[in-house]
Amino acid sequence: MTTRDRIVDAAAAVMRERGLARATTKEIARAAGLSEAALYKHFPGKAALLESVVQERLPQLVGVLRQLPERVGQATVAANLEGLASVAVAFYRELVPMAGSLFAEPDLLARHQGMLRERGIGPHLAIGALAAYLEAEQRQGRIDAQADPRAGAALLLGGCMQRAFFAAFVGPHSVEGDDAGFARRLVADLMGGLAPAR
Amino acid sequence: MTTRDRIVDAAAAVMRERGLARATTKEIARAAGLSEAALYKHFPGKAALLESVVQERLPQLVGVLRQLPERVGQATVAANLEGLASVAVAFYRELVPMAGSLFAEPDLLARHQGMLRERGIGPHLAIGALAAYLEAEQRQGRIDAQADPRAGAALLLGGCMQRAFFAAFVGPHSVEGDDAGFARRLVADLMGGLAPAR
DNA sequence: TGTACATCAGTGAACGCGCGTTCACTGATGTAC
DNA sequence: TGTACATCAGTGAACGCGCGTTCACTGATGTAC
Repeated sequence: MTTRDRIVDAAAAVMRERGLARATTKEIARAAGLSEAALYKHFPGKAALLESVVQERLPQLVGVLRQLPERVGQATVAANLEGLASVAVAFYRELVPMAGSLFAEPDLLARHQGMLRERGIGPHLAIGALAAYLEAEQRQGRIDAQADPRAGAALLLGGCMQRAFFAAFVGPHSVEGDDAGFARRLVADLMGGLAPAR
Repeated sequence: MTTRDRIVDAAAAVMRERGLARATTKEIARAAGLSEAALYKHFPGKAALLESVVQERLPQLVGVLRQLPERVGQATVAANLEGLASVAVAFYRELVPMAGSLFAEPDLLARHQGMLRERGIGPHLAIGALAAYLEAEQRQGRIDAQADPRAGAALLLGGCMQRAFFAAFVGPHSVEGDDAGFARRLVADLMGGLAPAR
């Protein structure tokens, strides 16, 4: 692992464990086992370092979403959605606190938004990807023709994200049961509206 | 309005417009039209001031939720849910950036969590309130007996919150249409599963 | 192979700056007699 | 009513501190001859 990666890892760890406000150059250097001055050999400044953390370490949900097209017509729709929902909750549990931190620093947030826009990426695209899967299943008759794939995707992913938000913002006691059980109940309730027969 | 309220208002405005990291005593005092020293006549320190902002100015969704019991059996379930969903999106648009900021300051976040727990309040309770409404409608036969009220509530409110999160985190271009239309589509898709007949 | 030099990742100490906070003070208002 | 004093919201200037950043320097590694 390069020194540069060690620094980005250390910065990400400090951000996660101590929050953005406590992510000082001193703390990051200590976590990386380097002097503060060494940070400036690899990054022009603190802002650039944090930008790298956000760009390189905000975990991606893309893996599971990319596999979705292959699952069309496979197993059951409910099983496929449950698997996705479980991964989504885990993903949002990491995304929410780190992304939330950016609201404290509008400059960093603006730069991040610019980067997302420029590269045409972002967490909001998950909805479109899931909607595309639902639409494919709809064409196969495994989902009701009346259903609105985009709305269904927004409901399911939104439910998953809100669980992660409450766990991080209110505290672990605010969410009941385990993630897998939650995913199952969400999908079951949603399927009532998506299934062709009842 | 008391001077104390002016200070809290100014602090909330600075937080909203410039972010938590830029919410310095200097900025807050300037926004309130006072000297920095005056802040310390009304609050023991900056942390106490920000705590007051969070406790007193994080907008409450309670109004509409409190009226829900009265709407049981009134109008249509879909119309009631659409009204709620519209208010929920507006509420989350305010909540998300300010709440998110707290992730940058774990100390503040921990104090806020303690306060929520002590007073038995929190945004997660909205799900329980909505679930109670859905259950009441279920008893009246206006919602399918098979439906899971808690899961339905989590889906709808989660969808609303995620829209607000994307708008604030990714940018306004990431959400399509207006909030009212979004609310309608979400409810329509959700009702497919909740409605007794199809 | 040995020597002289270039390169460069990394250091320890210092820098200026803006932060939250405190200080001695002012001036308006209330109150006792 | 007038006078002497107490109270208290608010001020301007200063404080120490920790921050991000820069500086001159070191020591290991590579390279030309």
